[in-house]
Amino acid sequence: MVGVRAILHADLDAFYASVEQRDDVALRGRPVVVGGGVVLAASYEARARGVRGGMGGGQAARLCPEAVVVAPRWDAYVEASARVRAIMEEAAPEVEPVSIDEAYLDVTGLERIGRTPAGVGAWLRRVVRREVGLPLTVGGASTRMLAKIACGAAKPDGLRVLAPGDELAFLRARPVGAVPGIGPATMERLSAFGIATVGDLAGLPEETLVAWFGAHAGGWFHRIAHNRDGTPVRRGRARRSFGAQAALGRGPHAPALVDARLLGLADRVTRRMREKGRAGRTITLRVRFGDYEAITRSRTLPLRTAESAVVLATARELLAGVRGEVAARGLTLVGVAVSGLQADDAPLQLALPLDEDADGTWPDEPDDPRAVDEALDAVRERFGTAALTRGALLRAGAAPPAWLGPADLVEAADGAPRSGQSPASSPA
DNA sequence: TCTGGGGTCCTAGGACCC
DNA sequence: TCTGGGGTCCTAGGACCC
Repeated sequence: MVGVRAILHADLDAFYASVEQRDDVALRGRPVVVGGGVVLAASYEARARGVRGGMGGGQAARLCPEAVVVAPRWDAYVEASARVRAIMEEAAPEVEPVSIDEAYLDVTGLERIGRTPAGVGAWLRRVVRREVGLPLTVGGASTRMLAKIACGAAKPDGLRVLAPGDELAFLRARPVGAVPGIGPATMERLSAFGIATVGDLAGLPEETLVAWFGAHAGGWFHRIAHNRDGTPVRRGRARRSFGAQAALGRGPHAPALVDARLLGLADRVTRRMREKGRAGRTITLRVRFGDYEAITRSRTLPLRTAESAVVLATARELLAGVRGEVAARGLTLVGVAVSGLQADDAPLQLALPLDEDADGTWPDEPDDPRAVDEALDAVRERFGTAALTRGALLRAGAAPPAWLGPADLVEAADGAPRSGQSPASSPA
């Protein structure tokens, strides 16, 4: 059976709530809700009453008035997650964490040393329960996708490892919504063609699926229907973006207060980036209006940055671009994200050439050519940048004057990393 | 369901270059 | 000068996940 893999998906049940119940005997057996304004996690006792993650606190209270609401203790969750991960590392050579409470394990070939997938799964559950005191559900199959579906079917506190001969029957009996990656919108599209289960999908030829849903989606539907998911389990995937956002309530919000939130977000994002030694080129502003419709505006800088002032200045500009919309429709959320992360040794943009106080004029061309250097220094000072690029100036709406030759500007090729030329990002 | 915060990936059009 | 094709980058939005 060359090529057949064995994948486990392990998921801590109601993770935050389980940690709270573990640490406070009085909470055991009772409905527990973690988080105040919004439900971050609900214990299974609370779920039985209809409480769900992401739900507003008020609604949760109506559904389950006797629930105990506790504030999240992030340190405890991070510590528990790290201990569980260490146990997983003992169980399998390849472990891919996907979130604080979830991971994939590749246990292919371990049967040669007497460890079956089901045996590893049972061992994991037993040791996590004994050493960390938390319930863990494990699903197993020959693909990631099916391992995750099996895990979902085994919850809570269960183990379900599919035998190879049972996989297709199990898969095809599931509703399409059970497939990770198929959400409400995709379910709706499939439903319009009379497709409700994975079995319905499997009954259609690939050409039909491609004709209906396009090459990418159609091909993917066909592959999952036949349990062909070759996505490998790999450790240490590099992060692609850093972001932070803040809900504002219905408002109205004074511009100065919005600006203060923006500043706080830029600070938070860039501090996390600097801690990780990362920097990025694309700044994205996210705005949600009073009617809860959300838009994004983004700008790509010539050089990477992890500086709060640069991110803030860019976000302010982007926000100014939608000022009219915000004034008319109100504002309920602002967010800032930085993507376009590059290798750590690429040059950094130290500060953006945006100066709100600048009057938009350049120094006159110096009569004495020797004074050009001085003028350039003045320009650098005005724009507050060490890496003065033509692109940066143009983007800032500050076309360089004719007397400033290309040689006076740092060409983008010197600094701005072009994708495809820079080495792939190393794992964060 | 009167609505948090953190992410990933995909699509599509336009600009620009060769 | 006109026409064409292909590739990359940027921007905006959407879907999905925990």
